[in-house]
Amino acid sequence: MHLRKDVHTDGTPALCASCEARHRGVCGALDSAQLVALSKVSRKHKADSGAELIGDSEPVETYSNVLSGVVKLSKMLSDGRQQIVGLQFAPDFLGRPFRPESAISAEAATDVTLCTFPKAAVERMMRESPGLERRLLEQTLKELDEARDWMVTLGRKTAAEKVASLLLLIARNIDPTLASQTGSVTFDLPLTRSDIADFLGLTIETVSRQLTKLRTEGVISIENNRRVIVNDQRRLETRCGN
Amino acid sequence: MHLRKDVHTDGTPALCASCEARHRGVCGALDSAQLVALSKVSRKHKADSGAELIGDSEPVETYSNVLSGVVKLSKMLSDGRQQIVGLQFAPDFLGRPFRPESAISAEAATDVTLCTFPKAAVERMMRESPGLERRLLEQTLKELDEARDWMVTLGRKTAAEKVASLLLLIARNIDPTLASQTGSVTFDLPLTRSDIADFLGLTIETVSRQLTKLRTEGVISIENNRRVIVNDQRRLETRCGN
DNA sequence: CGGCCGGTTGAATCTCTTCAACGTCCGTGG
DNA sequence: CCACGGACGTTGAAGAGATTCAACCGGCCG
Repeated sequence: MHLRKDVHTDGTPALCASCEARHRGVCGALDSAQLVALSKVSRKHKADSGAELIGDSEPVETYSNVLSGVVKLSKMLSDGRQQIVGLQFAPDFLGRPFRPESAISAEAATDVTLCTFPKAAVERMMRESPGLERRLLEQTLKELDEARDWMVTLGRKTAAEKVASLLLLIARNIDPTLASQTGSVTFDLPLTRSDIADFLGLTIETVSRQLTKLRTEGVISIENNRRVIVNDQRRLETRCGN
Repeated sequence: MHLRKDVHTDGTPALCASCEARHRGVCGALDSAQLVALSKVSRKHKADSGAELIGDSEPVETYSNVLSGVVKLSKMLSDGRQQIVGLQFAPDFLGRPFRPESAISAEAATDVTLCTFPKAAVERMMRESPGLERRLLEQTLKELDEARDWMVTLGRKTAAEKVASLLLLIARNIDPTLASQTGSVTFDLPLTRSDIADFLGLTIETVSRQLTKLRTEGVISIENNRRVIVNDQRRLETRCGN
C-alpha cells in the first residue's frame, strides 16, 4: 500500500477528521475554514433501520451526508404500490436542493449514521464556494446515471437478471474497497425481501424464487436469509444481461 | 394577458433573440456579453427524425440546446434490448458534463432544431459564471426527478397505466402553453409504436392494444396512427395510477 | 406458549409476450 | 399507371413469465 500526505488534515474539525464525505463526498470541495464553519452547525447522529428520514412531500429543513449504512429512496402510488428509486451509500449526499419539499421519501434501510446540516448553511456555502455546487452537480449527475441504468433494469430485464443486477449493485457499493473485484464477496443484504421487490418491480415471492435459483446453481450462498456470499463476481455479471 | 418588460432584450445576439432557451433554458443564466461570446461559437441547425445526435460511448465534443422537436435518450443491453431513459423537449440541455463520453445515445425522435456549442466554451463559461452551473444543476435535478418518476411507471404500473402516463407526459411537454389544462388536447405523437414500447418497457403489440383500448373507451381519438386527441385530460389522469 | 414477522415453496391464474397474419401508406421502378 | 416492397401498425391465438393465493417454516418477543 502506498502512503501519501493527506492534504486535508490541517485544521480540520474533529468531527470531520475521519469522515469519508471529506474525501469522496461533497465536503471534499470545502477548505478548512469552511469545514470549521459548517461543522459548528452540523450534527452527526444515528438512525435505526426503518426510521423515516425524509417524508413524502414534507418540508425539508436539512441536508445530510450518509456516513454509514444504506438509505433507500422511494415513491408510492396512491393505491400503495411502492417503488424504490435509489439507494444511497456512504458518502452520498441526501436532500433535494431548490425544492421546499421532497417528492420522494427517504428511509433508513439499515442502521445509518448521518451528518446533518441546516439547509440554509449549505445553501449559503454553495453561493460562496462554486466548488461545492460543482460537487453537488457531479453527485446529481451520478445519481441520474444510476437512475437511468436502473430504468433499463426495470423496463427490459427478466426477474433473474434483475435480482443478479441488484446483488452486483450492492456488492459494489457496500464496501467500495472491494469494488470490481473478480473473486468472491460477502456482505449482509441491507434490504429485506420486500425492499428488494420494491426496488426491482417484482413481488417478494419472485425475488425469493430467483434467489434460491441463484443459490441452487452455485452462484451465491445465503446464510440466515441475510448474509450473501457471491462466489464469483464474474459469474454473477454474466447473469445481469448487460 | 399581462405585458411586461423583457429584461433580456438589450444587446442580445440575433441568434438568441427569439430563443426559448434564453428564457426557460440554461442560457437564461447568461448576460448579454456572455450570450454574444457564446453565440459566436454556437451553431443553430436542424436534424432529421432518426438522426443520431450522440452515439453510445462515443466521445462528445459539443453540448446542445433543444430548440424544437423531441430527442430520445436511450440505452441498450448487449443483446439488443433497448430502453428509452428520457425524452427531451425544448428548451432542454443535451449533453453530459464532466464525462468524456456519454453512456447513453441520443436520437432525434422527430425533426429537431438544435443550438450546438463546443464543450470547451460551455465549460469555460461554467467556471466564469456560477449562474450557469446553477442552471445546469437545476436541469439535472429536474431530469433526475423525471427519471425517478418514470422508474415508478416502469416498475409498478400496468401496461394500461403506462400508456396513459406516456400520453399525459407528452401532452404536458409538447406544447407547454397548454400544460395542466383540463380540457382536450391534440398533438402528433413524436414517437413510433416501437419507441413507445421501448420507453414503457413493453412490446409494440401491447402498446397498440392499449391504445385501441383507450380509443374504444373514448378517452382518446387517433387519426392517421399519429395524431392523438385527448378528449379529457382528467379522465386520462385517472388512468395513470398516480 | 402463542402470535407475528420475514422468508420459502407450491399451484392456479393472469398479464404480457411471442408468433403469425393481415392492412395501410408511400416511395420506387418497371 | 400500377405493381411491388418495405415500414409501420393492428389484431388474433398460443405460450411464457410473473403474480396471486395459500400453506408452511423458523426465529423472536411479549
